[in-house]
Amino acid sequence: MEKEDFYQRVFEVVRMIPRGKVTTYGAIAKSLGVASAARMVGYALNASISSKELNDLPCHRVVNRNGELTGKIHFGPGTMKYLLENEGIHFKNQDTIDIKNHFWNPEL
DNA sequence: CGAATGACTCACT
DNA sequence: GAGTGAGCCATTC
Repeated sequence: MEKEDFYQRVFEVVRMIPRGKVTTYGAIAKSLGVASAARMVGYALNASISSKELNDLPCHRVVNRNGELTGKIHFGPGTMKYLLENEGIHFKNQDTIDIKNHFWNPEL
């Protein structure tokens, strides 16, 4: 697979996410130049899990626009929440974080 | 190449 | 404000 150009872009942005901060799929997609490709961002992260080489990817810091841990389904139940809490992320609900308080803009 | 799928988002009800 | 439907782009079959 050498056409992972889109994926690599996503990985690169996700890696830039500072510890204790989170971002949204739409924000990442926008920084890639394709604001409407929010679904592709999640798709790329899903592919990253398949590639154990990318285990450095803090995909647990990526949530949907609502702050819900939609990705925990593929990441692993409980794992995503644990990692985020370990970084000081405050959870509003079991699967929802305070996105407004921890949001990080990848375009910066 | 056409059709289906998905870790999303927006608009409408 | 919550629930439902359609749109969106790239990858896979």
